Order: sequence, then C-alpha cells, then structure tokens
Amino acid sequence: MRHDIRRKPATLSDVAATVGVAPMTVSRVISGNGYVSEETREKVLEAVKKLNYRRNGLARSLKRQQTDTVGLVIGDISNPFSTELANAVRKTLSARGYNLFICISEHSAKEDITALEALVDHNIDGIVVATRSNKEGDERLTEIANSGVPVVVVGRDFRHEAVDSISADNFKGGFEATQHLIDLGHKRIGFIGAAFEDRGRLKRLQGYISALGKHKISIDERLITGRRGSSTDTPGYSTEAIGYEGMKRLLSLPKPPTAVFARNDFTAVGAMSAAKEAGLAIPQDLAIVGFDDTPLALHTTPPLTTVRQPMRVQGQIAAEMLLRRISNKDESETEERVLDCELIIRESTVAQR
Amino acid sequence: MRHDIRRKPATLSDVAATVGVAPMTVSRVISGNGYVSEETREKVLEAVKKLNYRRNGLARSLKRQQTDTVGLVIGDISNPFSTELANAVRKTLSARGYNLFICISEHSAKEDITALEALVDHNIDGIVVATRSNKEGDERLTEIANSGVPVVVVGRDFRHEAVDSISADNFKGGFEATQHLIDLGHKRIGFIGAAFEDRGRLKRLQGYISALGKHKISIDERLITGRRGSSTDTPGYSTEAIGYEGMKRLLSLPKPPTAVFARNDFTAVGAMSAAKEAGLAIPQDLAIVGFDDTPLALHTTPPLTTVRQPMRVQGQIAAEMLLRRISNKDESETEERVLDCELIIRESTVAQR
DNA sequence: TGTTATCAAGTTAACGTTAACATATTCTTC
DNA sequence: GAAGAATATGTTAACGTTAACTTGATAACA
Repeated sequence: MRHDIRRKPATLSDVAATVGVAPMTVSRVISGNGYVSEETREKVLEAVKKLNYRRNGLARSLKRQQTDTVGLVIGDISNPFSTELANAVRKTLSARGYNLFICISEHSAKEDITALEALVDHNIDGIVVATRSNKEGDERLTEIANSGVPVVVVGRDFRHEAVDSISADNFKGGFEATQHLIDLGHKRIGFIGAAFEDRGRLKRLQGYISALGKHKISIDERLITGRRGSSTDTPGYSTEAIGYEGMKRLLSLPKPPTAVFARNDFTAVGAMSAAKEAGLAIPQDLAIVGFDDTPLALHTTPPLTTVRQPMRVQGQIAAEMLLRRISNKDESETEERVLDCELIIRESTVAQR
Repeated sequence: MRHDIRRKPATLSDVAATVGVAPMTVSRVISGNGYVSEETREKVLEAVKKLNYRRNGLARSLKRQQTDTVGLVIGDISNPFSTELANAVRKTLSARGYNLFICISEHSAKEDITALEALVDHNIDGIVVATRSNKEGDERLTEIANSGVPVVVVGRDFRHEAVDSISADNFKGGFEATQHLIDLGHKRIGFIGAAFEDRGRLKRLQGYISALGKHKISIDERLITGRRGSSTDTPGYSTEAIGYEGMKRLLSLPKPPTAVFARNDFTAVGAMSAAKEAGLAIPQDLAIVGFDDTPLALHTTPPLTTVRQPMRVQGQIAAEMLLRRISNKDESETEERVLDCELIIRESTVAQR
C-alpha cells in the first residue's frame, strides 16, 4: 500500500462530497452532536476511513473559541520537583479532558515571555506559570491576565486580581530548617545560595533570618553568600558549583560557621563537597540542611537533611484552580494558598547513633 | 486603571474600523509585509495599543497552514537526560523561530498516543518523539508520518520511510560497560533492569550479552533480572526499587555475581543499596556499572561508573533533522544516526588507590 | 384529521486571518 | 510627457470548522 504522503489532508467537505451529503452532516457524525441516521453515519464513517480524514483542530478551535488545552511554563525541567508538578498538573487536567503543553524557559525573562507568548498565540484556555518572578515577565503576565486569559501561578510571587496562586511556605520551610540547626546547638549558621540583598525576594532566606532573630542570634552578613540575582532577570538558580564556591568562601572566614542552610539540595551537595575537601566531618564539624528533597538528598554521604515541598499537591491544586477559572469565567475572588513544607531530618545534621 | 477583563479581544477589523482603513492594511502593519505609509502605520499602531489588540494565532495559523511550532513527546521529564534533550531541542528550534511544546507521556502507550494526537490536533509543524517504542504508539506514529507530518524519533526503535532517527549506541554502550567489567577480571556478571525475554528490544542488554559472548562467558539467565515489560505497552522504566529488588534476588543465588551492569543509574543506585545492606563492599566484593550518567552517579558512595549518552547533541541533531524535513518537504532520503556513548569510570568498579 | 413532537437532513454565516489580485496614486526615466 | 516602476490601499475569497436557523419528512397523540 502506497502512502498518502504530502497529499493535502482531506477536509469535512471532501468527506461530504464523497458521501453526497452536506458538510454539516459529516460534522455531526464526527462530533456526535445532532441527529444522523444510522445509514448515513455508516456511509460517512466509511468515507472518513477511506480518505483518512482527521478533523482540523485549528479550524475547530477557531470556531469554538476554545482549545481544550492548557499551558504550563516551568523554568527548569531538570529539577525533580518540576517533574512532579508537571505530572500532577497533567494528570488533573487530563481527567477533565484537557491537554497540557509544557514550555520551558531556562531562567531568563526573555524566554519566560517567549513561552507565554507562544501559549497565548495558540489560544490555550489557561496558563499555569511556575517560573520565578521577574520584572518584564510579570508585566507581560499582567497584560495576559488583563486580557482575560485564566492564569494560575505556582510558587511565584505575583499578584493580580484575577490570578490565583499556590505555593509552598518557603518562609516557614527556611525558618524550620534554621530552627532545627539552632535546636542542635549551632550559633554560627551560614546561608548559601543567595546574597543578603536578595532577602526581599527570597522567602527561604527570610525564614533563615527570622529564625536567627527569634533566637537572638545576630545576623552576620558574611555568613550569607551566593551569586546575586539581577532584578530585571531571574535570580540565578543556585547550583552545585555555587554551593561549592560558597562553602569555600565561608570556610575561609576567620570564624567559619558550624552549620549551613543551603538554598536547595544542589547547593547543599556542592557545599558538602567543599566541606569534605577541607577535611571536615559531616555533621560533627559541619551540619548541612538543603531544600527540595531531590532524589540526590537520599544518596549523599551522609544523607542530606532537607525540606520537602509538596509539589504533587501544588500541581493538583493549581490545575483545579485553573479549571475553575476556565469554566467559571465570572468568578472574582482570587485565591491564594500556601502549603506547609516538611523538614526531613537525615544524617547531615544529626549523627547516626 | 480598570482592566479589560472578560471583554472579547479586539480583532483586525476592530482596529481597522477605528482607524478607518481596510483590515488588510492593519494586517500589513502587524506582519510588516507590503507597503504601508508611515502615517497610516502610526495611526494603526496607536489603535492597536488603544484596543490592546493581539493577533489571533489560531486564525493566522489556519490561514497560513503553519504554526511555527514543534512538539516534543518525552516519557519522563524527571530523567535528567530528558531535560538535556528538551533544552537542546528548544534551543536549536528557537534559533530558527520555532516554538517548542512539550508533552509528557508517563510510560504508557495510551498517554503516548494522547500526546501525539494533541500535538497533531494543534497542527504543529513537526514532532520529535523521544518515548519508548510500543505497538499502538508505533501504529499511530506511522499514520501520522503517513499523513505528511514531519517526524523525527530520538532513541526509539521506529522505522518509516519519511522519519529520521537519532539515538545513542546503546548496544555499544552496554557492550563497553560489560567489557569493562570483564577486563577487571569478573566472570559472573549480572544484569539488572530487564528480563531476558526483553533482549529483543533492549540494546543495552544485547550489548551485555554480546560482550559476554565475545569472551566466551556463557549466559546465565538467572543473572539477568528485572520486571518484564509487556509488549503492547511501554516496557516499564527501570527504577531504584527495581534495582534494589533485583540485587536482592541476585544475592540470594547460590553463586551470586561479582559484578552487575544496571540498565540505568537509578537501578544501579538501588542495587548499590541492596549490596551495602548485605554487607558487601563496593567495588571490592561487588562492582557496579550504571547507565546515563545522571547527577546522582557522581554523588553515590562510591561514585558510580556509568555510561554517558550525548543527549545534548542528540537533541540538537533531532531538531536540525526536523527543520530540514519541515522546510524541504520533498526530501526523501531518511537519515538514521547513531552516536557513540562514553564509558565513565568511577570508583564503583575500580577502587581508588 | 389536524396539531405537535421527533428525527434527519440542508443552508447560512461566522471564527480572524492573509494570499492574491485589483486599483489608484506618485515617482522615475528617457 | 508617456511608459513603466514603486508605493499605498482596497476587495475578494479562502483556511476548515460549527452554531444557529430552516426545511421537510415521519411518528405520536388527542
């Protein structure tokens, strides 16, 4: 059998002409709406098969003014929690008959915007945005929300009267991580993964600062280290290399910290390497806490104490919020939900008995 | 300023009416094609701003018969190499003005098909498929390729006269991993992550078998263990849990292996845990090789010997192949490229001096 | 028997763009 | 100053579908 390659695909009218009915009749057969006699239906289906007909989604969407598709913008899919988020969103949506298109914007405002535009251009029915805040991106996002596209943000600091948001309580997570170190008796606790100036935008750092404050431990800016994010672009995601460098810097201080809270697990792992290289024993000489509970955390030596955020739940709730917005266009109350994180204590802070 | 929420978005004609010109003139201003006087252009742009006009991509795509968008179907975005692949594909495409929409199909033929359909429904200009082979999915993929949609497969065993393919040389990778173990003097080498019956579809396992064969080491089926994939659905991706179980099974044999080759790093890590639990020293009592060189591999204790496949390059080449197919519709030679893997020797096979 | 449902189609007019062609004006150039 | 080129706009007709309306049967019912 020869292939039909490159021939123009058949349209409703082609099918209609073959059978000898009106295009609308074929449409009725395809969509299953309206009356069609059994006889006609069969003839149509036969022709559909013969012509290899497939309905043109573009035309359909244009006419129906909806695409049954939702977009998800994430920054870095390599992050395990992005995966969990995406899967949860997809699962929830697909149960309601929606498709999910994912766009990745690798940490730059420009790509963030490109992704948003691409999705809007395809008239998706709604967008879940899970990238970090940035000025230009927020502006564009505001325009999009203004124009009536349902939007939900996940873990992004963005406010708009028609945009719901969901995030983990990073402040509390950071607070509890630090509190945990304090409870273990540490007084000099470093923070790796962001600069002190970033504290306005970084909840985890705020939690750290707040916990120290609560226990009357004065903030030593030299103990807070990391590459500073520019304000117009995304604050650089903190990597293993940054953790390594940061730890080196902390260890070179006259009075190095006895514990560090790293902004995320990657950073923590980098810090761990630097500490080991310097001959420090973990957790005896240096306690380390990470954030995110990536698969990595379980396999470091020693296993990493970290903070887990409920990504699956966030994804599910985000999808549900969006579906509500989509179906219930006039809904006006914006919802803002914050979920608790969970401190997972492993051996990088507490020595095994 | 009040928002324009929920009002129907302005169209070309709305803008045209405001300015007092024909819609086509506005279209010319927007697209930048054709002659428009400076004066008119300015008036139009003003109205565009005032009405918050945004061109409807759906209508445009329908008319132009192209969407400047490419779809990527991947199985599991949590896998670090999926990330690399996606990023490389995106980068290459965006340099040529194409958007990338990613669909994930979490390891089931049904979702694989759903993803393909969703993309085809949106009339994307081409598809990169990086999911594992499965019967129904392949059938659908054949239909899609037949209908003239440019398709490129990555690491998927699929053949079609109009579909290019790119993959890593998993056979050779498996061969070299096994060869490495043999070179170290091992005679009883296990394979974890697939059943012996899967060998028809699993190149890594074939490489293992071939390497043993070359060195006149007879194949002991008891040494090959893993959950068997069904033929209609995707062979289950091998996880850490499977590695753990598999290792336990191998260790319970009367004569356990002295080395194992795991189908991927996750599986290897699971196997490692089981081995440690049994009191075995790695690599002295048991040598382990993984596959994929995930970030994990560097951080296990001891660091994992593994095989790296060049995902970035695969992604780039896949995108280039696809772009060529898209722009050069009548091209007929199908291209099939296979890239070398790289064995990365770490301490899970060779003890540190 | 006439009135109303129910069923099975067909017709029309969008959805919002743009390619292709047509028309009108102005500018060159010999 | 006539012929052609360049510029500036308008008109028409799709792209492929479906919502809404219309028409004509046939069946159901009082």
